Amino acid sequence: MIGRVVDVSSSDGTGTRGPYAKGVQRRQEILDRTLDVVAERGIDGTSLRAIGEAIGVSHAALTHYFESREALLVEVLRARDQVVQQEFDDDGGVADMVRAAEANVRVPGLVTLYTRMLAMSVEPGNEVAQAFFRERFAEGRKSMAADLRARLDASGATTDLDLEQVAALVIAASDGLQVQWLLDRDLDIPATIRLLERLLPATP
Amino acid sequence: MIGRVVDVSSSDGTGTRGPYAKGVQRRQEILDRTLDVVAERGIDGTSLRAIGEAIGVSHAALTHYFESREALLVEVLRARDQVVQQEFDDDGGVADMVRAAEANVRVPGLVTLYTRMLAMSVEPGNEVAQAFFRERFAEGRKSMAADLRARLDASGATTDLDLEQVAALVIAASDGLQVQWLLDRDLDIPATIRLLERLLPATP
DNA sequence: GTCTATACAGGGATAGAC
DNA sequence: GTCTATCCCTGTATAGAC
Repeated sequence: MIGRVVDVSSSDGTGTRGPYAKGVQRRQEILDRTLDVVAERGIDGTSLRAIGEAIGVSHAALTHYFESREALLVEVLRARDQVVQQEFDDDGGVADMVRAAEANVRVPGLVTLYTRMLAMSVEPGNEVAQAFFRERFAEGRKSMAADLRARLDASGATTDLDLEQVAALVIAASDGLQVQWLLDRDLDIPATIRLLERLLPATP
Repeated sequence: MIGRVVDVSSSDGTGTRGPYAKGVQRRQEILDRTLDVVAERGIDGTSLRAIGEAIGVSHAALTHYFESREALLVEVLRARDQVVQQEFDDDGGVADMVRAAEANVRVPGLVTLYTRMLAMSVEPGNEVAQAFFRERFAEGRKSMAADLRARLDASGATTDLDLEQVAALVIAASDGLQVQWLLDRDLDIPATIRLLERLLPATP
C-alpha cells in the first residue's frame, strides 16, 4: 500500500475506540486501498468489485460507506487535499503551486485520478464530482488572487491586470501541464510554472 | 443535427459516386451523428447503441467503420481539427489560440468531448487516444514555439526563455481554462488567454 | 461491403437475507 | 455491516444474411 491518505486516529472526531471505530477504520481502509488499485489498474480498472477484492469484501459492502463509485473517488481526492493543506500549510498561493507540482510528479497515480475525475465532472450525471471541483476552483482562484494581491502590495507595485483572471490562468496552466506531463514525462512542470511566475508582475 | 464535421464530397479521394460511395457517406454520417449524441446525452451516454439508434443501424454496424468506440470518438476530434485547420488557415500560433477559444465557446459539446477524451488518453488501455494526443501536443508545441520565435525575431527582441516551454504553457493554459469554463461559464477564456499573451515577450 | 443477430464478460446499482 | 442475487447497461467478438 502507498500509505494512509489521511491519519484517521488523530483527526477523526469519533475516535478509534468508540462505537463507530470499525466503521471509521473500514472507511479509511477503502480510501487507501482505492488509491492502490488506481495506481495498479487505472481508473477504469478501479471497479467497486476490484476495490472490494483488494480489501476482502464484496462490492456491495462499499456502497454502505459511499453513496456511489463517483462519490468514493471524489472522497479520495478530498482526503488528499486535506493532508496536503495540513502537512504543507498550504495557503493556495503561487509558491504552493510549484511545491505541489514537485510533490505530484512522485505520485502519477494520484495525478491521473485527479485528471480523470476533473474531466468526469464537466458532464451532467456526475454531480458529486462537479460540486467538488466547482468549489475547489472557486476557492483556489480566490486564495490565489489574494496571494497575488498581497505580494503586489508588499512590493509597492501596481497592475491593471484582473487578479482573479490571473489566478484562473495559473491554476489552468498547472492542470494543463499535468496532463501533458502524463503523456510525456520529459515535460518539467515545476520549471514551467516558475516560468509563468517570472512573467507575472511583482514576482521578478 | 449540428452540421457536417468535414465535407466529404469535396475532400474524399474515392468520390461520392464510386463503388464505395455508400460506405464513405455512412462513415461521415456516423461522425456527424456522434457529435449530436454527445451534445445531447454526454460522453457516457454516447454508447455505440445510442449512436446506432440515432442513425437507424445496429450498434454492431458501427464497428465495421471504426475499430472501437475509442477510435470513433478520436476520429470525431481528428475531423474537427482538419476542418479548423482548413477553414481558418490555422498555423498553430498564439493568435490562433485566441480565435479557437472564441469559436469553441459556441460548441460546448465539442469542448466536452475533447476534455473527456484527453483525460481518457492518459491511461493505459486507451492507446488510440494516447497516440492522437501525444502527436497533437508535440505538433502544437512545435508550431507554437516556431510562431513565438518568428514574432520575437520580427520585433528584434531577444529572450532567455525556453520557447518550447512557453509553448507548452500556452497550450496548457488553454486546455485548463476550457475545463474551468465548462464548470463555470462566467469565465472568459479568450480574455484570459489574451492576458497571458500580454505577459509574453514580443507581444506588447 | 454492409449489416443484423446473438452471445459474452464485466460494469454500477439495488433489494432483501442474515 | 455485510452478504448474495439480481437488474439493466456496456463494449467487443463472431456467425451469417444479403
